[in-house]
Amino acid sequence: MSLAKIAQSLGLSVTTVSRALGGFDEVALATRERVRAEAERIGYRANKTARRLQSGRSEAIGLVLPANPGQFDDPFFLRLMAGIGPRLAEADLDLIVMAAPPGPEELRAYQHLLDGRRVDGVLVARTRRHDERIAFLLDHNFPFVAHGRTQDRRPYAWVDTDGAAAMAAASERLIGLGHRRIGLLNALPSFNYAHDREAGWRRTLRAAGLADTLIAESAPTEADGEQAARTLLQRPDAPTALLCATDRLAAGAMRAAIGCGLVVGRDLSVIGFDNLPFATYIHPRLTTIEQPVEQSGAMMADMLLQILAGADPAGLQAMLPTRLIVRGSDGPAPNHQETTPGETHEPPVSVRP
Amino acid sequence: MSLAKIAQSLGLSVTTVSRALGGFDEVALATRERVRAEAERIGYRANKTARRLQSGRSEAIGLVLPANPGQFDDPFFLRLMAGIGPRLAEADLDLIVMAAPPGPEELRAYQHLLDGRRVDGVLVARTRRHDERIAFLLDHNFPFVAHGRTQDRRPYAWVDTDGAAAMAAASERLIGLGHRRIGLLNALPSFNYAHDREAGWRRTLRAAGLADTLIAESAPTEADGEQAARTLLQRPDAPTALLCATDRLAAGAMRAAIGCGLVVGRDLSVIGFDNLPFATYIHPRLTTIEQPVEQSGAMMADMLLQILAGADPAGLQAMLPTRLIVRGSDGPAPNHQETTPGETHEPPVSVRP
DNA sequence: AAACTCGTTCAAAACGCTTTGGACAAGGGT
DNA sequence: ACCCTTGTCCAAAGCGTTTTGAACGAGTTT
Repeated sequence: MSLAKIAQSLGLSVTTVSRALGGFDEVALATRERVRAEAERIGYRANKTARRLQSGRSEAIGLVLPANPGQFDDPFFLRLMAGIGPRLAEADLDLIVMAAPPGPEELRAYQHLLDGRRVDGVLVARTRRHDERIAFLLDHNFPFVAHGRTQDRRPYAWVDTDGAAAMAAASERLIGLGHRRIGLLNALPSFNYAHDREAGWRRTLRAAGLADTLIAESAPTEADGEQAARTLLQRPDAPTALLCATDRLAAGAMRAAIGCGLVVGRDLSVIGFDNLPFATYIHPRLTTIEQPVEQSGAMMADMLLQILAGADPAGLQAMLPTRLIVRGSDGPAPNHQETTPGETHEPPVSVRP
Repeated sequence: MSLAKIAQSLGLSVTTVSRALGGFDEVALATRERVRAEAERIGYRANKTARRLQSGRSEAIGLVLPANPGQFDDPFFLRLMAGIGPRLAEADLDLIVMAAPPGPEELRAYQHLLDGRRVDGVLVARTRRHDERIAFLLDHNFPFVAHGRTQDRRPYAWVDTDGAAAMAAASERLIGLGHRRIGLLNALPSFNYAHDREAGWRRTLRAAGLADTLIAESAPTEADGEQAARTLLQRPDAPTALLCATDRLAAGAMRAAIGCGLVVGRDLSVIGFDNLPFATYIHPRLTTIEQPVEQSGAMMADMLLQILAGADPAGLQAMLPTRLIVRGSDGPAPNHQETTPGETHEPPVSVRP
């Protein structure tokens, strides 16, 4: 309807109008201007679909949300999208979002996106150690960027946050605070991030000559975390500090501590991971590790853009640093005299100020 | 590449193949089967873009996330998408998501979606009382469904949760518990939901002959809520119960209560709205109102489908009920003898069990 | 004066599908 | 014998772009 309309009212050919709007200097400057003006006047917008058909690209990229009913409390994906969105918009690409529970249905969602060329590339988040999605995409040689690594040996583009380093730093902090029995409340190790975070914890404890046996794993929900934490706290060698792979697990741990008659921040130090908003709602405020999720999203989008422009995914990897946010849920080990100087804490807890 | 390929290898015309796959009975059953088999064999998938161009529809619908940096903690949109996704997938429509902060940029996002026919319709969430997005869409006569009502007189399709009824029920509960000074900690009334919830609170208090003057408004964050709640709690006629338009506000209120030396659930009853996951992490667990967000999303998608099929938006409105979830943050009014029987509460708070 | 270059424009093809308007043969009714 | 219907198939047009290959006149070179 549209290029043709401009062409007609200007007495030009469709070709010339198209090229003029494309800014090619093979069309005379005067004509180019004339076309631009007319396009402006009638509010012309190129029909995306037609352009897509002609160019053979769908000018869209896909993202599949693992929509586990009840796991929607995870702001991670929203933040990720907030990072992705602007970069894609800048490149005039659409973001197509699907929701599918992990499992066969999830893979079918990817299938669906590749079929019929709905998208030019996809973004994969929350990788698992053996990740069939990654394998599928690699097998089909389809452009993608993942958030997180996997065990697949083949190279691909990824962005990840350095969970191992973060956990190592947190462990070191606890060791510095005098803790000697430092437990890990981990998420299921099938998730790569859990595996990664465990590695940092274990590495640091071993280097310090401490036991790395105080570990429990559970689904990353508060209820499951509480139960898993309780098993640790009831052991004879119960930890004085608990590193948690997730803020939600930390919330469970804090509840378990209360159940065991412990005061969080005094009898038991708890450190979380994610810095979810609720970390500041609870009492004591949760000491936790923050990861740059929006930035990850933006980087993933940028990488995918590069890949679509021809870059080799094998060269695109980025490890993003985290930040430890000290609040009130950790402190010196019980019966430990020397406290590290210069650290300020909320007062020990569970009585109101 | 594809319809033609099947046509060629079967010695048929593209037309016939297209119609055969379309299931038209104008093509002989035997031929239809032959085509279907061959399509299956070579894994044929219709090119969506071509179909879109031909049909003039984009077979996609849009959703713009209000990506306020720092407001990503809101699981609302994720839940909404989880409800929307499957319905759209069933109808073979794509969901295109954009992120834009409220304001002019947001409107430009909608503009962007309409331009070049990127989508056939849009979904609007979190309406405001004067909502320029709604006005824009109505002005352009573009198919859409909103979550929430507005002040625009023109009829349109919406799904909403009955916040007024919910707040009325919560108010009645508090009145039944003996409370006489029931405050409202509201979100900014420019949001329609805030206005709606306030109405339910006010209506009920007036009907009971109670003062509806204990009201404070703030941005729906914990910090702002804490401050606003404090102004209420420091009044000479401080409330004994606080209805909050949002769980995040409730978290702020609970913190304010602690700051004022009050025990939540005993000295001050607090009721939230949303049933965010953290509502069970905090202590005491938050009594709150749950709304069916996934279901809202599903209904919105269904309505939009109907509109695209030709239905009149003016006839499509749905009000969804809420559910009051009683936990530990509310209780009988202080100095109130008769407690309502049969209700179980967590023990009053702030000391560990 | 013929041949060539350059700048500007355009007709036509292509992308892969759906739809329109027949074509053609076989069978049935008159 | 003729016309009409019915069943099956197809050529061609069209959706709105971009791209290819060429046309054409003016100026430049030989």
